[in-house]
Amino acid sequence: MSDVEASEAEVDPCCSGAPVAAIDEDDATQLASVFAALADPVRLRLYDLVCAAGEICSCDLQEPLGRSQPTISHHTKILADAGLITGEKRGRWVWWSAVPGRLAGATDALQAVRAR
Amino acid sequence: MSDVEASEAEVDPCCSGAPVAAIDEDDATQLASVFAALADPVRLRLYDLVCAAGEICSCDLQEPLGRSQPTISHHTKILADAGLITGEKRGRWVWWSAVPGRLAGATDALQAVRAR
DNA sequence: CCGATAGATTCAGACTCGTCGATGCGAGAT
DNA sequence: ATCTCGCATCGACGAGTCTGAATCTATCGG
Repeated sequence: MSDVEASEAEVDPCCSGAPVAAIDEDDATQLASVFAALADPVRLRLYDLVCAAGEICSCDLQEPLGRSQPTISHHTKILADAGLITGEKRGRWVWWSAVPGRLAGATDALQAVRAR
Repeated sequence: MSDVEASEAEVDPCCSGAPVAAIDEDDATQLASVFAALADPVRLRLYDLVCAAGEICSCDLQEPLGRSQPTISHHTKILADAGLITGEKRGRWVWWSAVPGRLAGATDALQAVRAR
């Protein structure tokens, strides 16, 4: 596969420049996991509820989202693994709060490549 | 099961407030599709390549991403459907460019709910 | 016109994801 | 201590996604 591609002969109108390879493959995977956490309508509303409430307990999520308790637990874990929310256990309840700047940091990592 | 829960007697320390329901269910689905488009490492790097290059032809994506032509076509379509990139056909080639403000608009729609 | 090439579409296989019932665990309440 | 309740985990099922080989369409060159 690794022939030549712009050292001799004529170059095509396209397919000429060396690839820029802006984002690392590993970085892309990690960054994609953050976006993947928000790629579900239920999780998006869950995250929004957490943001809007500042702090909210799991049992308060079940009703507005219309999902079962295991499903809510599943989604909170994914958002927490992505670093978008954090949970604090107080007594019997877990209170969730958003991690400020986490989402902005992800989008910034994308936009940072070009000067912008 | 369905007794009372906040009309008389004492209310629980949590599970008391009416749900805020910040984001509409349809809005969440549409918004999630934008994040879903970026939830794949290959698409993330593809989008980044388009952003960095300003304008890039499909055949220039195949090599740096290490995927087959049908796969590249598949991913560009998903990004285009999400409104993150647009393709313009010039002769035999399709030139892709990023839609400015689309990603920022998506994140803003999330953050806008709370005063921010 | 005919051959060559860029890109889209179709199809199939392997894998991941969203969902919930059942169950386990730990922390109040009695 | 025992009971109750909130939450996490396990198992399973259906649906969606990523991938590339084969094929089709459209455009350019001769």
